[in-house]
Amino acid sequence: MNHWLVKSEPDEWSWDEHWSKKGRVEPWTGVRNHQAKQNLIAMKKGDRAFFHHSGKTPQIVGILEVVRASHPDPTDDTGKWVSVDFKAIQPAKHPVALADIRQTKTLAGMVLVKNSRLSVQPVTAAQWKTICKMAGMKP
DNA sequence: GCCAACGTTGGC
DNA sequence: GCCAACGTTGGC
Repeated sequence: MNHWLVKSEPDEWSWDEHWSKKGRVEPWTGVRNHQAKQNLIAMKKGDRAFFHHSGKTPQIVGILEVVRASHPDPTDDTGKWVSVDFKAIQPAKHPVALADIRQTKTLAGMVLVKNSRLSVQPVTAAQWKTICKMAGMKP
């Protein structure tokens, strides 16, 4: 199983919205960056991803699971971009602030730290474990 | 509000 | 194909 991290502005799409949806399953739409698209395509059913809120209070707020692999993004007229369906499976007991991630030595190599603009990115198994611990979540 | 990093556009 | 100018994202 591979691990990932996806970002959203809570004003656009928040963890609470996703969590409160019936079945907690929603498509992840609106990705318009080639590198991010490649990462979406690489996701397999059963893979898990951190949900990160960008903006005013940047922090990791929960875990999503891929329930449907990449397919055409319903919000894209050109047919070039893709979406995956995520199920929200676990909220963070303690959201992990980006500032704390930056201060954690073993997480300094995260894409989140090095390339803050990439909205869909891979996470290593070690990083996954560390952040789950910080958030009070089961890995 | 500012700035860094990155992506895109368009002139040459 | 290169590069400057500009736009966008996202952290601080």
